[in-house]
Amino acid sequence: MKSSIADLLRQAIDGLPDLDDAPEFASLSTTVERARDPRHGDFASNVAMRLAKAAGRKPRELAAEIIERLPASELVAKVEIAGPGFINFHLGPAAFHREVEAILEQGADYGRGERRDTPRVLLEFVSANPTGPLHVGHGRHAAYGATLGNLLEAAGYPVAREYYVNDAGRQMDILGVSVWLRVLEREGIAIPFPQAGYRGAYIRDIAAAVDAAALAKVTADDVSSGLPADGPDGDKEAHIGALIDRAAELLGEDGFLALRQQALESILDDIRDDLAEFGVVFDRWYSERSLTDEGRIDAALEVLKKRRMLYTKDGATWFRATDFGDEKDRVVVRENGKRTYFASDIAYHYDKRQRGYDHLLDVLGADHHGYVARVRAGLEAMGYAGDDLEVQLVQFVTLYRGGEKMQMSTRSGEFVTLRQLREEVGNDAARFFYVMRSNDQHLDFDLELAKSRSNDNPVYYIQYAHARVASVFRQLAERELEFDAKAGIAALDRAVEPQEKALMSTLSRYPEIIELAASNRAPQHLVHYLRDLANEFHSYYNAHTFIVDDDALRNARLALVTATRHVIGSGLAILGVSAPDSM
RNA sequence: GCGCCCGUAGCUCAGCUGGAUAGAGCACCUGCCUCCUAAGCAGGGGGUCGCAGGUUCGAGUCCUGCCGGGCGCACCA
Repeated sequence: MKSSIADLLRQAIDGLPDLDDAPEFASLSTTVERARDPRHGDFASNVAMRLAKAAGRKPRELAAEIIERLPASELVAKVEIAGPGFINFHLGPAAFHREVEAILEQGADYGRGERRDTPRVLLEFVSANPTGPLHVGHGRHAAYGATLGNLLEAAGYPVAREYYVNDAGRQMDILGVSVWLRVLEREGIAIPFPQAGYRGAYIRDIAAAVDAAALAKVTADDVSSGLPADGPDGDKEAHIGALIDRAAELLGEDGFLALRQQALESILDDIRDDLAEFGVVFDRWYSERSLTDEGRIDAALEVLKKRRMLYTKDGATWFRATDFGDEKDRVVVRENGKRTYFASDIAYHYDKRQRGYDHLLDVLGADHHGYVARVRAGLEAMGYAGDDLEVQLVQFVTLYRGGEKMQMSTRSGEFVTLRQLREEVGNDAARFFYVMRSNDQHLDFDLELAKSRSNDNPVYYIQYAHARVASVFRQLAERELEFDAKAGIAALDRAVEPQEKALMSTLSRYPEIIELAASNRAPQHLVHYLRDLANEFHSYYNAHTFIVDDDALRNARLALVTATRHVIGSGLAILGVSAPDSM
């Protein structure tokens, strides 16, 4: 609808003689927007004001000329100049009737953007370290990323979703040691648990599933003799480091590897199930360790080396990140010969591009923002555009219970898991609340509010609108009447009530909202839109009866109601929230 | 110290890439079920858009500088 108006404007402006050099308005849709005030019509354009200077004309004069050149359209009832030079479009009823018809025809597809082949988007999100269950912070990443993926797809982009599994490095060793010690503990071999170990209850669960016989042929003394003191008095990092070495020694490299692998798989299974239950599904789980195994890190470093982007200093290999705007150069190979995490990340992002994805969209925690510049630098150094990488940062979540802030501490194991949250408030409320706020805003998540089955809760408000529609149709069937969509569309000119006009106008905004929310990476636009739509539906519901005796009027109203159901259902699906038929 | 994000109604937040008189929800008042689900509707009060400059026909939105809050500044991942 909006693009039709923009098309009309473009035709009018293309013919203007003294405006040949205004290429920045190639995309005129940016100058057309919904009028905020109904008195200003349905759409307004500021294009005359924006072009006035380049044309050396007065805005209102230019506007008048543009209006004169506007091709006739059956959509537009009236065009007028207003204020400093706005061009206001008043659409005729037929324009909205046509949209309602389109919704009924297209159903769930209404509002989707035209499918395109590029850019191919690789959306990476969650990617939580597989060292424990997901907590409420990861939940926000999951909900945001999944919704973003749905939005991008709805807008027409090809999207692949990926979870980067940090299954390499020291944290896996620490995980292995933590499980090992819990296994020994079960076997009656008590060793003080290291400060730097993972002490959550889930470690004990994993330990319980381990075949202990082979691991238990050691004494407490074998394990802990001669270790450097643990924190807080000693060095907890040195302590756990020595424990890791001890584990490899006593279990053998293979034995320790198997233990780590079992722990990793157990945790990954849990994460996978958790996310699947939350409606969050990935196309691929990409193993960090596979980068090493398949030589991709070496390959990436080789590319950098060939491009003279590496140098050696203090025994380490450095990447010239400052050449690409980073604040300092970064180590990729440590003095001890081990590659840094950053080296993996360069290789990973390089691989993403190599696999043919043009646009790399990473959803990261706000605490990772310092990381963006160097990964982008890495891509540029390998010959790709820095803009190929886009990072959306997600701010932290604070849990409240009825206004009371809940303390969370990973160290003590007293964090609320995503699973607990989902069980308490339900998947729908969780998905909804997570994306209700802008991702770069801190989120206060109130458990009581999310759970409340009252009118305080915006999830139910929207779902209720959907359920009400279904209920209307149950009533219709009970009265042995049928909805005739064709007759309804034909009779839409009977829908002249203020609530009907408002509803039609809002329904027709849906495609614009999809586009807006997708391009701004801002699911909250969709949330607010659905709330508005539900609001208008509820108002309509209260003001007028749908199932009336007059066949034409009844079918017209039911056409509107059906269109509302389609759009709410489609919008909720994008949010990953169910659209119930009864509540 | 440097970098990123945030500051809008009593509270929690939107604000469509610079538009016309700044909007929701909650909370607080007043009404509405003989009628398709009252998890609903109708109406009301409530604002120095952190502060100060600047750009512009026009600034909550862009620029600069302050103030306040969060996060980050590893040869950890």
